[in-house]
Amino acid sequence: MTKTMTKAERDITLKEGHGDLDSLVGYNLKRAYVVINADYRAALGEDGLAPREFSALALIVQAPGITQSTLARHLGVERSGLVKIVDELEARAFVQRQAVKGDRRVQALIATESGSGFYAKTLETVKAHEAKMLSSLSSDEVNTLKELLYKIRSIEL
Amino acid sequence: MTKTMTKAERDITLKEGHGDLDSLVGYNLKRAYVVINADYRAALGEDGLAPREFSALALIVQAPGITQSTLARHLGVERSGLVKIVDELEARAFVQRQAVKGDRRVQALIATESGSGFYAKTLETVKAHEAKMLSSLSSDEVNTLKELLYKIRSIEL
DNA sequence: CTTTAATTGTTTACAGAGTTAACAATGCCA
DNA sequence: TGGCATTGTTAACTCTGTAAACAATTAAAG
Repeated sequence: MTKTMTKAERDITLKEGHGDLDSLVGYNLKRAYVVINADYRAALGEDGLAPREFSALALIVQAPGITQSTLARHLGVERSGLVKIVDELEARAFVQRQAVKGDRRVQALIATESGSGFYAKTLETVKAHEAKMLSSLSSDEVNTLKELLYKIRSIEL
Repeated sequence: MTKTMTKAERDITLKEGHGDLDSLVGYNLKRAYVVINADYRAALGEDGLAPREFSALALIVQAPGITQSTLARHLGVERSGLVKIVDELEARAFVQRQAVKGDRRVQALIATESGSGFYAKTLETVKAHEAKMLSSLSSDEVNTLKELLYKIRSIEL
């Protein structure tokens, strides 16, 4: 009686959107992040900054003279992990480590001209690609999404 | 005129919530994911399944007999990357690889009794912790969030 | 049928991201 | 002065995931 199954019979199609996983915020977050992240990288191409370097550059541009420690804290990474990020930014001449008189331990980070320029250009590119990618959502929905994500980000600081 | 700065003067406090990065969906997504993910791991403790293994187990439980290839496709990972995930699940006796008659290439994945049990228990734990963690959001907000994230997940399949 | 192409699971090598632990240099403070 | 904390750094390591190659097998094309 048990006939051999065809591939279509065996290869189950999961009904999307109604599984257990879809009810978990964490799973949805991760999957959505992967999609947006892939678009980010496609948007910036070969010589674009990785998300981590871009985020670091953003904060340096907006807070010139920021310290690596405080930068790490704001980005939510360890001090040690920030070293190669800044190394990369410095290698591409986007930022400089500057000695600070009064505390010889710290090195203030400042963006160069080309660093600021590259940042501004990249920011516009990313914004444009996000807008395009999220064109199936209304602008209200996008704003709501950002607000809700920001609330979650702010949990237990 | 240029006096030595104090630490407080030098150590810029970025105004949270109004920087360029906060306007990017991708950045908010990543940061929110890190928060939720940290809670997930804290909730499950030492002998809990990692998110990847848990997701895989979920789909196997809900689609018994699913193939590794289709499972990988649904999870959004490569076939090769799925091997050690299934290895781990098999090592813990949560799933079995079963020969399929009619196609000797594939091995159907089925959850064991203890696998199903562990899954159900873990799912409840994760749900409970997510609910607690997101208690600062209304249930409407949580539902909206899941819907919006699901929309993003579904882009360009 | 026979040859060609595609699929499946797998291994290996690798890259990226990030952590912890240790360390030297420096600054703070009691 | 002596002890403690901070800063940037390096090194070793883990974790997650990808890409490339491969043997076995199935499907498709001629």
